[in-house]
Amino acid sequence: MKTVFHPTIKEVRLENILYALSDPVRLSVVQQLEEHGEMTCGEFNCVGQKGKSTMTHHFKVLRDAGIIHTQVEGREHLTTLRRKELDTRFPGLLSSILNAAGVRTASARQRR
Amino acid sequence: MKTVFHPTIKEVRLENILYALSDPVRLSVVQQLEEHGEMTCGEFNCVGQKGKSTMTHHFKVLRDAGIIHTQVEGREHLTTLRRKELDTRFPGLLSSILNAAGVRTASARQRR
DNA sequence: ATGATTGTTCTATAGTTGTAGAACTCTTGC
DNA sequence: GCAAGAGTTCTACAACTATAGAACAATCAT
Repeated sequence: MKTVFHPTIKEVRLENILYALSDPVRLSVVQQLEEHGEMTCGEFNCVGQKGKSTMTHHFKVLRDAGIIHTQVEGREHLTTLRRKELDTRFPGLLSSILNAAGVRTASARQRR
Repeated sequence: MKTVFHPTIKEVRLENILYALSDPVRLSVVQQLEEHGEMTCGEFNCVGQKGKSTMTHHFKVLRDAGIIHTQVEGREHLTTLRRKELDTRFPGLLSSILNAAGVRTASARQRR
């Protein structure tokens, strides 16, 4: 079984998060994760249009930035948002970014 | 008199903002603007350590992203944050980023 | 086992970016 | 006028990035 590198939440740096989310493909990935929860690589919209190795690269950038978590399950790679961890590390950051990106976040949904 | 390009607030795109703020030098510039208000190029901490032309480049990135406003006043260039405009375009975004960066924002100050 | 599925690793490339030196423009003060 | 100050423009470069094709590894279904 292959282990994948993930930074601890304390190691996560703001600059890396902002950089990771400044790419349209990666921002879209995070949007989809926010809306659908756990996803495999093949379930994302951009895959197929974007080339598998390209997506592998983007997932790595997001993972290294501390934004997503990847778990190997059989031949699939399950990807999740590190939502709660990020919210404790940088309160309100991800919500305001996803909100700015036009995503109805969980907190925004329950607010009305 | 030289006119400087500024995007309208509607033209401002989230990706560009995130990218612009993913650089430590530029993030520091925005931090200092938040804390001190209007500043000339020479008043920033990084200038002198960073080379004038380098700073000119960073200011342009921030300006093109819609984050700062530059006004020519004599031989000086006055730089300000487009705070209110950004807050209406992307509510809470800049505050949460500056908060994550360790800046005590105006809204955070008055809150306690 | 064989073939299909899922995604990685390797390698390459065209384009972008941060950095800065040098020359230049414009303004202010003497 | 002339020199100093503030910042831009031009040019260059090394480092990095998004993209993707090809080969590969690992797993599942038959």
